[in-house]
Amino acid sequence: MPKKLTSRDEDYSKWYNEIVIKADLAENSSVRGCMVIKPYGYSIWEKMQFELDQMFKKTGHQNAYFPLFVPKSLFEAEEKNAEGFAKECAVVTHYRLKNDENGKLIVDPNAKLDEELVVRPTSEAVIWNTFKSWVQSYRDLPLLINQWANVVRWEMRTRLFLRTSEFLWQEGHTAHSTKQEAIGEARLMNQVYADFVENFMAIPVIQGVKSASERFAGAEETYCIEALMQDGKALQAGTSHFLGQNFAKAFDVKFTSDSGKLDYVWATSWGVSTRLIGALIMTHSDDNGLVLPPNLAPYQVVIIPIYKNSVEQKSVEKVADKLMNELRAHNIRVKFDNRDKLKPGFKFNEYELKGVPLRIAIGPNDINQGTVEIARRDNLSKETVKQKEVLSLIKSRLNEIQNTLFLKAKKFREENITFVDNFEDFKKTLDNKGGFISAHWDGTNSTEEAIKRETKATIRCIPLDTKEENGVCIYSGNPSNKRVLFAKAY
RNA sequence: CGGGGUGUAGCGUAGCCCGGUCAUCGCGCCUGCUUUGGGAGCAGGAGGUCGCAGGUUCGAAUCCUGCCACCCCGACCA
Repeated sequence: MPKKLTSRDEDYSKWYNEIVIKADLAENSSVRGCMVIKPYGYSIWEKMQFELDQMFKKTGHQNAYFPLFVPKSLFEAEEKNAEGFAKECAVVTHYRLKNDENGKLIVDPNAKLDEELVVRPTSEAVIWNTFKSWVQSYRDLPLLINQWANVVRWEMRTRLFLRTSEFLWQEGHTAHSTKQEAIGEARLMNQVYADFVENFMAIPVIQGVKSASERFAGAEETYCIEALMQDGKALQAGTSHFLGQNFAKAFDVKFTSDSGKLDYVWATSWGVSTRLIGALIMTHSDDNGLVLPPNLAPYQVVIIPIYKNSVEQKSVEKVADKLMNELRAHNIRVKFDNRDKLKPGFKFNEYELKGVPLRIAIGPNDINQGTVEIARRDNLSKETVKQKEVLSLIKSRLNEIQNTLFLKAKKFREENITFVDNFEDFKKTLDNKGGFISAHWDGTNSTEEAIKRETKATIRCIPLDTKEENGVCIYSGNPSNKRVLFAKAY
């Protein structure tokens, strides 16, 4: 294991990659643009899945599973959606290989599919094709479905967790009898995402709606949660879309209302992905490695024994075992690292790299004095405490760490929202400080495009809690009635 | 798809201009002894089609040609 991580100041993306790899979260796969999520990284995802799933179920959703392959004719049924994803689709064209005259495997030209199958970049098409047969009456609505799945998007440039060719996510797809109800659903799920990301991941987010050009292909409104990373770039952490009747019309999903009228259903879709793990890394990590919020950490506490000989080892292990069982009985996730032949110092560094929130060290001195040493990952502080007090102290320290991480990230975020009233300041802020820039925008596509072309900054969102105020667009000088958030983004 | 770069042990690398004990070094791995409260020390050991295929040459990791892969920048990216 290398001694030190690259500092963030040197090269942010290198620093990020090193944490992903050295903290044992994931690695690049030999398959183009894909990643291998290692057990430790996957356990974080499992925990996220578990918590999100609880939240989805509490809001009345059910899980289901739909096919990986989308026949091209289905895929293109909703034109805007198809057009939006067309440039990044993997397509299955054949169903068989054969040996050529040299004994090498080739694609059998006789095994060409009549209709190509698109590997889902998102599942609206297959799901709405199915919804058609599930919905006849208003009594079948609302239909609230979620799917945990993988999707494939053939991105030009990939990056571990943030933009891989294949990624894991959940996608919710719902159908409603009224427009109002569907909009309510889209907003509710955006709120669920915000709650999850803030409470479990300790990442503060801004809820907002996307500008027309940043909207999901086929949506009428896209809600989102936007987070700010430590290098001052924004990351879209989750989206929730109000789809209007676009998919219902494309897939002919109609229902009979309680008044006997036939109408198309109203739809939403929403998703978060393994990208959230990337957000976690870029929000909390420091130059010693990953920092995990206790609510997500696979191990919240690691116990490290210290001893010089087998006699000491035995007495230390006895105390450690007892402590581990006590903590586990209180649903604290504990690992006792009793690997021999590795020095304690090595283990200290290893678990810091992996972001374990609390470390307990027990050595001969502690045995004599009835104490243990507790070290926090977030601020690297240590304290020696009586063994009897460990349980209650661990509980409160875990809470403290969770809260501290959130408040620290929030403070950083607040300090990096800059209000700007002209284009010169806008450019200066982008170059010198980064972060979110709150500025007036005239609401036109052309202005948004021009700003993007000149500065690479995009409109991240129009925050939901934005107050109306009179102003002029920083670029065009035309009147504007509210500020929007700009940033360079991942 | 344009521009640039890189392929040498599990990982990271030196060597390439100037062809000839050049296959280097570090990490990791294995064995033994000593260590163990912040990334251990010493000794010994295993591990390589120098990306692939041709060519030039007495001789190629090194020069030439073609191919492949990966990385960075751009384009692209809900």
